[in-house]
Amino acid sequence: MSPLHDGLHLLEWLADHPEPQGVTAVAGAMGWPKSRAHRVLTALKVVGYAAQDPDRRYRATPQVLRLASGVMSSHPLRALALPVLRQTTQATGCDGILSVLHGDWSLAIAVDSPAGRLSDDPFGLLGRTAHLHAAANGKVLLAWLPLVEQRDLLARLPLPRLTPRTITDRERLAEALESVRAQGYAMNDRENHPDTVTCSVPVFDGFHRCVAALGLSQRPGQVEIKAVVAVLKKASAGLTRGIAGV
Amino acid sequence: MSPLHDGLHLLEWLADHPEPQGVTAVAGAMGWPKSRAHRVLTALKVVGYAAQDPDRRYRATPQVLRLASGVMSSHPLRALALPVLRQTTQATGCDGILSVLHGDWSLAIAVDSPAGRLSDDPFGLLGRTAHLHAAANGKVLLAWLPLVEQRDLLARLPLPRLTPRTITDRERLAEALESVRAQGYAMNDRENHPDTVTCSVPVFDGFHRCVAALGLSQRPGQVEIKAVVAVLKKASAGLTRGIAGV
DNA sequence: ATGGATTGTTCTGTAATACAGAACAGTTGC
DNA sequence: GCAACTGTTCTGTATTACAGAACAATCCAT
Repeated sequence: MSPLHDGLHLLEWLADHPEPQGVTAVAGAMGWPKSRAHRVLTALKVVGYAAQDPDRRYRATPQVLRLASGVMSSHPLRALALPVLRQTTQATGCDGILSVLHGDWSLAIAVDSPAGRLSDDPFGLLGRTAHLHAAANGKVLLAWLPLVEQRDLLARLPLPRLTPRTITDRERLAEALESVRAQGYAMNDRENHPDTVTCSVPVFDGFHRCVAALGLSQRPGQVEIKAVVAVLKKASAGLTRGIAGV
Repeated sequence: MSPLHDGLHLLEWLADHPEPQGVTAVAGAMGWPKSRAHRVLTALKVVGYAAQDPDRRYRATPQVLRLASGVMSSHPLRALALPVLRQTTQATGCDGILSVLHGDWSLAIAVDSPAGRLSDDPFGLLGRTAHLHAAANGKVLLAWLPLVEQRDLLARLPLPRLTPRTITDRERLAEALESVRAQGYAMNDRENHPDTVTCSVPVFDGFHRCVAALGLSQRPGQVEIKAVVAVLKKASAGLTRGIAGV
């Protein structure tokens, strides 16, 4: 559409692909003519966000980190949540993810892995978006949304089947959200990824609005769910207190 | 210039400013007419990278993290360096920063703080650029650059005075780089920031090219320099071995 | 309350450029 | 050496980015 939209769209795609990509591959992936792909790529190269290898293929440069650093350090929730996140991951051995609602997606704004496996590079999860209907954090964000917005989203969201267990029926999703509200936490049992089970609880601000979801992910059957939920509820209460205090 | 350049430039600035900014402030900072600032801001809003508060001011959204996550998880050095970084920060209590040369700047692509003060949010340092002549990592990157490129940069770089101790003379900088090469590490004693002392060592690839600089930062006089350099040299040797092995 | 100043937004005709397709050139593989 | 790819450059047309000014909506002082 607009050059800015093209550029950012392409940059997102490029950043997600570690291997350098040629013009034709880019054009194919974006559904563009080659000339357009070439024009956008050179524009990105000029501003330093993309670079061209000697073999003429393109890749995203680490300059994209410049954009992220400001948001990372300034987001008020992040600063509060990072120590809490570390605490929960160390207590349970699960991966911890803090997500907010962004458009129609659940967006991870802070992540941590238990100390023992830092090399897993939890940063790969940072900034990832997840479908609201298939992720534990997403269900929490939906469940505590103001009713008007919740109805709107429930009617509008596409509900693609990501695994055999994904909820793809709007009525069943609405029921699930009700029970999430009732029990105070959400579960995701291999509905998003065949090998991941996640529990999630809401984090509230001073006006009892849900501003984020705090989740702990594990392989199926690794850790007792009840224990995980207990840790989460305690952490969430602390976070909510911290936010209200500010 | 081009819409893409405008948009990314503005997004960088916006991401660096935690407080939401109005159109006039943006126009002033960018040196643009108000109409142009407004146009670019609405374009960013449409693609979801900026959001408008109820009071009509604009801020960058966490969506910028989407761009960063791919690069962060895919950069081959990062995966290798993160555990090493953690090790060095815990051994010395300093902040650890791994930088690469990007254009005329030293760019931090991986950071860590000692476990005790995770709440400092070391991620604020991630993606930051530093002047090559005033940072320890920058001096290392310069010192081990192929001579042709080094001469070029030395002639072209602006050398702004950031603190009273900054090296602003090209000849003195050239001498400093020689002694950096000779002793195998670089020092930055309050030349970049009045309250920061940094040591840095080069990280080589399999062809003995310097691909990154590994630095440890501290407040002046906190930790013995010799001890820091010893830790750094050991870490760098390990990293260099790891890279060559791949 | 009523002015005056400052904010964000919309409008305008002109000038710049983004656009798709095709022609070109440079590599790779058989 | 030919063929089937690559990436890049060229072209005229249609789109839109552009700066400045007019507009509207808000704030702040008296």
